[in-house]
Amino acid sequence: MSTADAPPRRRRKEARPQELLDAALALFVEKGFAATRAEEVATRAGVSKGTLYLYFPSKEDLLKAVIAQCLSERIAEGAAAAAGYSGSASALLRNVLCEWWERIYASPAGAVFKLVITEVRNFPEISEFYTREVVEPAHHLLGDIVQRGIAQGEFRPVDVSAAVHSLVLPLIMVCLHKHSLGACEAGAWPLDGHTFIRQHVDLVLDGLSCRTVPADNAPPPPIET
Amino acid sequence: MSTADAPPRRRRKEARPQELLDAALALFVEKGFAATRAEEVATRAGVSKGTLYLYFPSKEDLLKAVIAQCLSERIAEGAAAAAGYSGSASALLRNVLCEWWERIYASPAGAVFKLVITEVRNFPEISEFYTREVVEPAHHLLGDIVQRGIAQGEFRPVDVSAAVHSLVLPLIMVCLHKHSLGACEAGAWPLDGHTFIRQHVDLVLDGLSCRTVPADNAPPPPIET
Amino acid sequence: MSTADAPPRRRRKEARPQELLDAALALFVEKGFAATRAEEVATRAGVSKGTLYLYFPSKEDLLKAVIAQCLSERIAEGAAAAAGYSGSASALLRNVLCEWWERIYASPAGAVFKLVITEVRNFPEISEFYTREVVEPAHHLLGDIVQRGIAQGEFRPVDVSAAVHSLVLPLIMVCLHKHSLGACEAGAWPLDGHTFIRQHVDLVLDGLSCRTVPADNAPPPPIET
Amino acid sequence: MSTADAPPRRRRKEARPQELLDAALALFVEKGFAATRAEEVATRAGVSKGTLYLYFPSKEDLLKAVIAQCLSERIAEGAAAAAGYSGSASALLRNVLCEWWERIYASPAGAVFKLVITEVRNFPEISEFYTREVVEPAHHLLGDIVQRGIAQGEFRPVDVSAAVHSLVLPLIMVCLHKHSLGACEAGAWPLDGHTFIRQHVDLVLDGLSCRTVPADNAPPPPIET
DNA sequence: CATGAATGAGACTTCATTCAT
DNA sequence: AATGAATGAAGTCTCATTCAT
Repeated sequence: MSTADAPPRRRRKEARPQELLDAALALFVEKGFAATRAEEVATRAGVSKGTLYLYFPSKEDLLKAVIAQCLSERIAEGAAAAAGYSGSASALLRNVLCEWWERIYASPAGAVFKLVITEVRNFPEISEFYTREVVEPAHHLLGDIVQRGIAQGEFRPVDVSAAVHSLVLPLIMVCLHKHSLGACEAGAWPLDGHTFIRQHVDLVLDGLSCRTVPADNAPPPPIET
Repeated sequence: MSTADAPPRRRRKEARPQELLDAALALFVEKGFAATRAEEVATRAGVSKGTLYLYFPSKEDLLKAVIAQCLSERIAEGAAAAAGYSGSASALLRNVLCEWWERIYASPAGAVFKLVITEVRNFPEISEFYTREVVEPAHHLLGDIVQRGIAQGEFRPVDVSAAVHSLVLPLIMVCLHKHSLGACEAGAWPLDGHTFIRQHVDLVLDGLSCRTVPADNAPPPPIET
Repeated sequence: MSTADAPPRRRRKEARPQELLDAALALFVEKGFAATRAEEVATRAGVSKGTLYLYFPSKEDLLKAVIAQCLSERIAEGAAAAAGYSGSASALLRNVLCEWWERIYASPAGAVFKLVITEVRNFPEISEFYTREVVEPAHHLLGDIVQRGIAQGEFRPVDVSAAVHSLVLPLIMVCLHKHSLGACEAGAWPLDGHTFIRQHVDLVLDGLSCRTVPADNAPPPPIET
Repeated sequence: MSTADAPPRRRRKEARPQELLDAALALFVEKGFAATRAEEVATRAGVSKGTLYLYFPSKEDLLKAVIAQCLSERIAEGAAAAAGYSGSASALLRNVLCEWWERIYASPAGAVFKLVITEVRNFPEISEFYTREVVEPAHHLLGDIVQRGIAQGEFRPVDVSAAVHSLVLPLIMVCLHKHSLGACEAGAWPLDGHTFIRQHVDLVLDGLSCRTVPADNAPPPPIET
């Protein structure tokens, strides 16, 4: 019937905004905001130009909605994820970072980093929102774990903030790579995110850990999980 | 100097292309290629719209010239710099990375990273060029040092490529930050590049190093999921 | 009344076309035909966009219907009104003009003048219709009275057509004012229609009247410059 | 040479704004602001769409410029004209009104009345400007003459403001007619402005004048409802 | 009958590029 | 060589009209 190949008009209404946001995210990340035509977004979402404007008052509002929505989802997840683990600071960081990364990297949300980096200077509202909702919460979450690790003698007394950056920046960089150079056949130069991230986290955690010890009475490293 | 308020005509003529490239780099990085108007570039370079087209056949060519020129300079520098150091692998890496970073970060060239990330997908030629001229040379240079460190027993036998990434990606990320979030007052959240980079390199080098742990009772590093 | 908050369905159905015409008249006069959106008309009439098209095949047809309907009503009234009076030509004119004006000015029909003036050149059918149904009948009606006044020695032998215009144009102008400048707070500059019209008609009738008096000492008409 | 049929680019630059304003006035008056496409204006002025935007930032600004410029010219003229006459109040009014009217009616400026009436409600700034710069000065100018006529016993003691309106409104109405119904072949129904205006002014001045009527046989003016 | 989601032609506006001066 | 007026293709957004529900 009519619902087979031409889905019922009314039914789709609720799904439209999300479909448009998905299409917009993909295109904005691929081509940049300015270089993406509103009609392309509409077409990719399977609707006409006019329909886009039924749901978003302007292309710029669409951009903001894309970012806000993506980040909101991630924020909700992030909080939930962090609560689920326990154990040594090392294990905790490994778990939180790797799992968080796997989720982000695989999902379209990993693309938002590129979008933010690309568009903040044109739309400064993004900056405030992103810093408040993403950067700071994440930084505090990880910073606290590192801090605890230091306090418990598990980590060396390093600069907490720097350590967090050392851990996290490459994860973001890999996401950026996936959506920029990594997306180009020519010259895309292999960087397997999954294995790299694990190695990276291990490497940095190694650098953080108090490995140096009197040979004889090496305290048994707290084994977790 | 004589260039103060009324720069000599002759002098300027030769400098024009460079002035245009500088202006273009700054604006492309700030607003993105698509969102920058050719006339803005001309104005910022102190010439008129028409003059821009005397030197570059199109806006797109200007973009390619900007990237090519910036990278070429860096490449020349990079090779030179690397040759100048000796010592342990650690010391070498520390020197090469920190010095390279200081130079890049301070100079407008640090901006090219953002430009490349932002525009590769629209202009795939960039990808090939950048990979061939920047990524690979740099990766090999650093990879070789790490490799040597491992061979000499200075570093643990880690995945060389991953180690290089762990070392380098944050440096690039800090450059990106400078030209995106870091350039926004609101929400710009402090990240002092200079001190961070040093701490980061130290931390990773620490992770890489064979810190003497009694061979016999070295606890196998617990690696869990 | 029963129509207060939940008007009976059946009742409304028949009233729809009229409600739409009223809404359309008000909006077309306020903003102009081209600047009024079909949906606004529908909304003001309390129905949805689709419903408008159930009653009128297009926006343009709606315009024509608005004008036709308004004028038809006025024509019917006009003829009736004129028949009701007798007396001197002066008295007749005063009565017809003032009463006609009061009715028109107060009613939404006064707005049609603006609509006609605004839209004739885009929709020439209006011109023919308006001239035939409004201008000519009215002109003849008034012209006949003036003519009679002259024949009876009540008025001086003036140009009949010009006299009619002198009488009538300000009345129309006051209607136009009400719906243009008069509707703007800022700059609306007071012009009380009711008292002005009376004074105006009196003044012109005075000019028309044979006040001329003792033939012998007729004051020489002031010749100018 | 090149100047023959293709006028020198640079030369035209100064004339462009005026050419565009003229084209815009004509079209806005003919079709209304909303129904006129920016490109039509450009084409009529002999330039391309883009050029219009070189001189006016938006269609709306063009409208305001059209009105402002037309009125400014008229204001300058008006003041000059009024100063040039002397004689009886009648003669003065006749001269000022007829001459003013001839000038306005013939020139494209007569069209502004239609424009103002048509567009004030969409662009209220017009209202303020028009009232302040045109309505009030003109009204005071004429009002003063009438007032003087009354003071000198030349006119009957009528309501000054009403008298001014009686004199002036038909002049404006004739201008409106010229650009609305009068411009339509079908149904345009003849109204010769030039002769009408003279007759009208004479008629009203007659109504204003103190025609000496012997007190005893003054016919009681029939004033009924 | 009524609704309002969807459409797409068309209007405004921008801007890369050209070219007469 | 340099300028900047002019162009017109292309992009954003609106809105009259349709039609499935």
